[in-house]
Amino acid sequence: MKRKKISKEEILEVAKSLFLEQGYEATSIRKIASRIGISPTTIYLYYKGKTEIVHALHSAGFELLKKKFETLHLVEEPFERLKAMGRCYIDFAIENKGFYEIMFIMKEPLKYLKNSEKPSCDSEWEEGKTAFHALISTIEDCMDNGYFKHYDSHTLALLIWAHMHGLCTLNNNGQLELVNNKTDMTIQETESILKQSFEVYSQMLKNI
Amino acid sequence: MKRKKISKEEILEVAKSLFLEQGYEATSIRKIASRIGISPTTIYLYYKGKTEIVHALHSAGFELLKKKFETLHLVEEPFERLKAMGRCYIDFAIENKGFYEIMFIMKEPLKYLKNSEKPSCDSEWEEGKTAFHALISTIEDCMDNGYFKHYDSHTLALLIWAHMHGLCTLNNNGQLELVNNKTDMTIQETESILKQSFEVYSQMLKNI
DNA sequence: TTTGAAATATTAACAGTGTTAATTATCTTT
DNA sequence: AAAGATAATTAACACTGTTAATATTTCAAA
Repeated sequence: MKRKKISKEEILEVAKSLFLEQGYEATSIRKIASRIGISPTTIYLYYKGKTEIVHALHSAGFELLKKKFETLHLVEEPFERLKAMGRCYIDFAIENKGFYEIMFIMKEPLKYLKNSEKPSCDSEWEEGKTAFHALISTIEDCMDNGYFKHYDSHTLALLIWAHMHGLCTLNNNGQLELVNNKTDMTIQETESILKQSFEVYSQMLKNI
Repeated sequence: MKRKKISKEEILEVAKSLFLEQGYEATSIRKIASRIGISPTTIYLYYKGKTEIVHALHSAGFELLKKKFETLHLVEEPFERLKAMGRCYIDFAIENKGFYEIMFIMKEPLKYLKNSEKPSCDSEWEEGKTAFHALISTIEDCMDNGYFKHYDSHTLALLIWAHMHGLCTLNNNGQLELVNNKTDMTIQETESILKQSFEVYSQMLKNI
């Protein structure tokens, strides 16, 4: 018997909440289906498989980050804008741990890209590249104002991204907490260390 | 019928090769067992479960890194030693991608710690802390020689580790390759960018 | 040497997974 | 009403980690 009309969005919505609260492996097609009230195989009429669903979430996450980044143009001074961008990134990683993992840590979404895309022009990852080029152009704005003399903007973008990514993943994975001498640190305390570290890094960058 | 006498080490050896060549999720207890030539449930007589096996590999990985770090005392000048440490870390991450993932990215080994350790003194992660303190003391040696004035050694260690970790994970996950404008980059080219980035970072650190 | 407990491995089974093929039910158009 | 397209279903396959119950082997004591 036919239950109701289902849409891709409805499936993605449920998948999202399950993924974010229980993780990728713990979220099964059957769980998603039963929460919607449909048969498991119905999902395959809308998505080719689990990896396509997680890739859709990967894209949704980048949409979210993009929205967050759009407020940055309000900060006029380039170096201040770069710092604001860093804080944006950190906030995003803290507030959306699940999305961050899907976007930057999990291998499945990128694997999906490599396999699904037309095999001629090798996989694009447009979402990631767009975000990265936003960083590059901010850095180049800084250079126009006298910062980062004798550095290559692309290399610098790589360094800064790597730094932010490292901080965020160490925090989200719990290593930052474990490595600290103070026992029984609250999440807030750990996150404040993360943010402090970033401020120190900004100061470093200013004077290179 | 009884096949042969099995040891924990034998299981771990097979588990290691399977984990490293096929990944955590793709490696099943049954695959490990069949490669040894025993019944799947026999493994549970030696390890409590899959997470205990991956935790054992986690420890083996840290043992390996420790060995690599032990050669560092040959470098006398502190800042040069710090740089050598960085190169060591990068080399380890490149040459042992599987181990690196188990040690620093996967959540299971740390989850195992949190659950298994005596619940009074909250989980220790001795392996990671030891490596981190090696970094701290090298930084303090640098400080004694005039580097890093007005910085806190612990904070600096965090920053440097985060930076290295970020570079390595972005490389090992493929983002470094995807973000580059040059198409069809070889692994060697990507890794050389990684190492170059590190050299730039070292130069930055020298002058803060 | 026989007996019996300890050690070691095995089979059977449970509850779950992603995914495909074949089938049924409903809606739309002629 | 009949036919075709659409949308959902059930059944099944080949897996997964893990537990309980069972079998086999080893080895020391009687």
